[in-house]
Amino acid sequence: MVVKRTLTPAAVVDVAFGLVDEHGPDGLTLAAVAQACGVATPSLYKHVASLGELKTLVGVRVLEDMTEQFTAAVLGRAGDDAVTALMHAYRAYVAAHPKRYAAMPMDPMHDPVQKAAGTKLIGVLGATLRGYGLQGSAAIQAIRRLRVIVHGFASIESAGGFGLPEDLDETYDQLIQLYLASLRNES
Amino acid sequence: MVVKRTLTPAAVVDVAFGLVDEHGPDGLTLAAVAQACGVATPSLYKHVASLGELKTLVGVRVLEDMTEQFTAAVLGRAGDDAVTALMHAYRAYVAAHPKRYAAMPMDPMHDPVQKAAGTKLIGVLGATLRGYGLQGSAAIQAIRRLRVIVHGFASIESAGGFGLPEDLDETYDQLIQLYLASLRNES
DNA sequence: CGCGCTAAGCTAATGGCATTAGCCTTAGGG
DNA sequence: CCCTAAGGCTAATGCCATTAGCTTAGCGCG
Repeated sequence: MVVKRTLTPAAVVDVAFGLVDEHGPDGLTLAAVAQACGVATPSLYKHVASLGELKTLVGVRVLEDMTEQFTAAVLGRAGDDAVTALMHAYRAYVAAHPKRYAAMPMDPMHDPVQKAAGTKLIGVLGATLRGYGLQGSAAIQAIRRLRVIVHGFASIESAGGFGLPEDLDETYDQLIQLYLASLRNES
Repeated sequence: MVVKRTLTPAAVVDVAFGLVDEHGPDGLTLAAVAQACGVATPSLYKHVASLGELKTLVGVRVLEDMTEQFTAAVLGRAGDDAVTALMHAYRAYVAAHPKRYAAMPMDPMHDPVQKAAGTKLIGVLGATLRGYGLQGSAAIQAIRRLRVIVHGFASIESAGGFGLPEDLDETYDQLIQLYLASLRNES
């Protein structure tokens, strides 16, 4: 019987990432991962400490993926143009991968494994605001306001939380304008 | 042996509501509810169809509770004063009951059981904006923007998603001002 | 006053899950 | 060529939801 020695921690996370995309964070089960890997469930413990750790690692993967997408969306832009592009990219990402977004850790800074990825993602937001010359506390506040708006809208939209689907583009545009106005008042 | 005939569906939901407060939505288990009720697990099926249904009912309870709190916070106020009070009440509620808030259904309109409670909660938001004379679509947009900001901030804060705890009051004040400004522009 | 029906409890059993323990085999380095 | 450890396996445990089927107590009706 030919034994495949190809399974690695990274490959396991890959499979888990795909399963989360299909079935959401709660659909991520070691049994399903094992089946997709063609392996018995307990064998996974040779590569991953627990289901919890696997979820943490999938969270890192999500953060990295978002960072990559948003970096690409903002590259070569500045000022209101960059902020607008970032906000649209965020919404589009969540709309395209709602289950994946649900697996994004909300508090990456409190987990040593996720901290670096979280810092990078926040860094993209900060870099997008570079042109506004915000210093210290003002910069932190601006990033926070951006996160609130962008995550608030995307999480409600992706959960189907807006009763009427129409005019959602208009709502989001208003939020973008509202945020841009707050940047103007502060700089 | 004295048999208690006191268990009702409402009582089961009461107990479940309490458990969610303590251990969060994922800590809500029929086994735990049964133990807290002093009853064997399968007995719960005489009052509740499934764990899923129980979660739905707990969600309704959360919506009703929020409606009550926010109504009280806004009563006797109008205009910017009312909006400010509502936004502070929302943040305070989530801070006081983070686990409970995590059990709030994000899409109550899609569930016939939760629809009425969801409509009432949205109604409180709408009534708070009454003084601004918004009609039709403009009113809907204003309610949506309010939800986005208030839910975005509260969900990130309650998850411990803001790295630095300090200055959060300042961030929230800025968001309130930003929202009030958007109401001024539209009326 | 008693008879029976039903509501509400019970135990037993099933199947899915994560996790642990302990075994076996094989690949690869000395 | 051996031997060690990595990476697979099966078996077993315990928790969970859910279903089936039994039992009993209280209530309504004759």
